[in-house]
Amino acid sequence: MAKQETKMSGPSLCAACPNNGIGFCGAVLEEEDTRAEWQHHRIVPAGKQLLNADQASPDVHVLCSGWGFRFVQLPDGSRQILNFLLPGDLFSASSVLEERVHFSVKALTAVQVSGMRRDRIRARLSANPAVVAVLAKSWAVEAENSDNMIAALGQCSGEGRIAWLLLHLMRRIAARTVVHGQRYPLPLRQRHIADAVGLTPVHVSRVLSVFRDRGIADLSNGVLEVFGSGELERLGSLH
Amino acid sequence: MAKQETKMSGPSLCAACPNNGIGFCGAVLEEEDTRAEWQHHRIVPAGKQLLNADQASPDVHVLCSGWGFRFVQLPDGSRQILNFLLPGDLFSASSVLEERVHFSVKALTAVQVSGMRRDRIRARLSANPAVVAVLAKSWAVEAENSDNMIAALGQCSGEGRIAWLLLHLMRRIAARTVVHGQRYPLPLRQRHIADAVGLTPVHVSRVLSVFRDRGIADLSNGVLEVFGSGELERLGSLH
DNA sequence: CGGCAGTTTGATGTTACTCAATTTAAGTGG
DNA sequence: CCACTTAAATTGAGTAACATCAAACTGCCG
Repeated sequence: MAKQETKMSGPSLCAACPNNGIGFCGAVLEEEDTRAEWQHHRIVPAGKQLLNADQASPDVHVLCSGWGFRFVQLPDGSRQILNFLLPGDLFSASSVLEERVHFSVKALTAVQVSGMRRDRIRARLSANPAVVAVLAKSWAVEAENSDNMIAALGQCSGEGRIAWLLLHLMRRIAARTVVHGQRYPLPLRQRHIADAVGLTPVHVSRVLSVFRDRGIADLSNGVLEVFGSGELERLGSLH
Repeated sequence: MAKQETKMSGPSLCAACPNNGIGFCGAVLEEEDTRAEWQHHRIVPAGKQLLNADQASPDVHVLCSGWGFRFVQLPDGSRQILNFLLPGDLFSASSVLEERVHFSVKALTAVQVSGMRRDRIRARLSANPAVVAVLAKSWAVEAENSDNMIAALGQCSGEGRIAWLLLHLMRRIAARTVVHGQRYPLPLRQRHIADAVGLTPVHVSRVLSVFRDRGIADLSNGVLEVFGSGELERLGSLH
């Protein structure tokens, strides 16, 4: 498998974490920090739960490498995936200010997670306006993404929802890594797509087959290849 | 029509706005303010657009009385209602830090809207930690509400989604006003429910008929009467 | 009284779910 | 290297949920 090319390669602020030049992690850390005191890294295998709903945690988490997802479990056992986490993502911006959250987080691939103590980050918030700006930005992006997901789930057909999800992930991947030949690494099972867009895995399989047959896109073996991004946008655009 | 009883009746900080003791408006204002300089009120009739998507505004808006809703318009003309706004609600917490938002806002009833200059609020943010706390709180609540809506749209049937919406609105109303005999003022047309939960108005009508026939709840003439809140919770609970 | 927006009801079509069987892919241990 | 196992994906057939279209019916207002 080809080595990932990361798009941004500023000075690595943290030896253990190749991605903290982007997103929140990089903004909070400062050169003079002896970080070991209040920041720690974990490497976690695929499939493991990283955070449990309704449990207080003193840490704010950032995904440094690999993929994860944020979800809620419903009483009937079904699961709604709220969003996917890519390298550089905060689990949730609200976790900076609230120690208890209503969702759980799971590792999709093997991941590297950074945990930073909430009180230290909040101290930084008042001291450093740049940190506030970064937090505000990721907050605004999260809110807009949530609203888009609501619109996709509420107004789009199955094809539309899946097209929207693929486009959304494509854009996020493209913002982080260099993409060659419209091929995007997408380590999702059809079950994850199903739980994200509110369809059954069986139906997801059928829709993806249609996309393949029509020559729009092919998702298999963890790679999404897009042939007609125009067609995909026609199906899954919200604006 | 009976006069609304408001639950919280602290000192009114703003003569024009009966509700700014609750929510954001009250927290930002301070006694010594000569508010007229940077805060203004509008009274707007039902149905009017209060904010247009993608247009910059120097103001942060709070709904002081009446109902409104936040929505996006899709290219095919369909509309997704993202949430309903009740007295005391910020249009959106993110509008405090971003001058351009991706959604529109409309008045559902006649409303009273307060607009406060963003720069003044941001000045308050750095000066007064209590304001930060209030903002953080409404931010966290908004994020949780969005996640709940995603879960409802993704995992629930039509009956479940409508039950969830009714319960959600009941709780929000009960937090603001005293409720007598399980009767909640709900100035929504079935079209609004449809656009919020992603069903057609026709289907909403059928589901509400079912709720009536089963003796669960009756929504008509702008009033929701709940007979079996247990049954409603069984249908529409997410946790 | 007529007009209009909202709601209700019926008939029919489409989308997506369920259940079940089959195929594919990826291990794992002999 | 090959049987055996297991998770994932695919395919088909039948069904349930929801949309669409169209026609009444309601309340309200001028």
